[in-house]
Amino acid sequence: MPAPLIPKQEVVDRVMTVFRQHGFEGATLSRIAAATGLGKASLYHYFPGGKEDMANVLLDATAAWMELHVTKPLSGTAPPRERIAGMLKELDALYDGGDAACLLGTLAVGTSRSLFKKRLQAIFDEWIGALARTLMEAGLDRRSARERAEDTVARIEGALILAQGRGDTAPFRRLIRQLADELVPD
Amino acid sequence: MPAPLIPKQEVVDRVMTVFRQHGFEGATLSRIAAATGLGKASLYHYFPGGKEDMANVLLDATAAWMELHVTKPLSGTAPPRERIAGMLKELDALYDGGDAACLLGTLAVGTSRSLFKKRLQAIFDEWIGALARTLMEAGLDRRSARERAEDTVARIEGALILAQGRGDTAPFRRLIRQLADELVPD
DNA sequence: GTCTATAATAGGATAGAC
DNA sequence: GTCTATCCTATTATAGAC
Repeated sequence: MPAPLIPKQEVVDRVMTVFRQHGFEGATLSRIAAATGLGKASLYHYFPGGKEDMANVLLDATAAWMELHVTKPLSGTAPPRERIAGMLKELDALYDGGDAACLLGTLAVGTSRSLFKKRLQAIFDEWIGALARTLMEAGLDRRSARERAEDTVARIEGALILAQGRGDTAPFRRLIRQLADELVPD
Repeated sequence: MPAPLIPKQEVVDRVMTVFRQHGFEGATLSRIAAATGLGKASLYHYFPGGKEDMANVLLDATAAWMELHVTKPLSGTAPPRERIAGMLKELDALYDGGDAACLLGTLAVGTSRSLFKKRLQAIFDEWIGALARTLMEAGLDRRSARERAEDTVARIEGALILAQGRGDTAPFRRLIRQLADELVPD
């Protein structure tokens, strides 16, 4: 059996980049083929179900990323403030300081939303839930923790939208800094 | 000359709904024709430049809406807190309590971003600028006012993304309430 | 595992009648 | 101002050779 030109993980990574930049509808097979160096037909070897299959694999990867870089650090034994700082550092890297869009945000907007509603909901809820649990450990009551977690995720997603729409990542970077200081009450 | 089936403003409104729900790429001529009750060819009577023309008309409408419902109320003589409450009430109506997406947000995501970058930037900046000026009148220094205005717009956009992605408008509605109370320092 | 070739469809847009 | 008919292109997807 011939060796793949690039490893499967690399294919997934490049497809991820195209989807985050262009959204579901804008991620055409032509663009994806160009980004991966594969022919259009070869993409069906990796993703037999076509574009919908691709998006689901990317959502798998995102769910796994969240588990590894958000849920796990937030479930540690360090002080809540440090755990949250860890999460923020990972998010800053994922979003490249605000330059890179969020897959969840791009899929939540437009027609693709209805295709992936359940999965988007599940991943957002895991993110919010993990954050809320940590905030409760830091002393917030259940409702405040939940609300603050929801608000935090919204602020991050909004700062990314603003970065895309205005070409200015400063609000995102400032947010990451502020959250490290202010998310956990003294 | 035959009378139009529906007034031009009504056509624009319905096209707006399609773009906000489906995004630029998802707003196909078929969908737009169905939503307006016009044939595809008839749409070129209203928008000779096709889809890009449509999006620009919608951005015109959005800029005008901002001028009327954000900049103008924020430039009034009432106490800053009341002016901001006025803006928030209008935004709550525009976004239908969180159920309706933001045109700016949908255009800022995906491939359409590059087509409309300048205009998105201009409208976001007008919104942020008007809010920052009011916050300065309320006593904030220039930089704090600016940062708080940017953060506020980001929170609103993010809450809308979250509403779309999770099917839960509670964070958006809570945000509107909170901002009325907390945006202007006592 | 990757390719060329090709289908089948949908999308954006135009011409010209009424 | 709206329509039918049509065109061109891009897009997704499949078949089958290597």
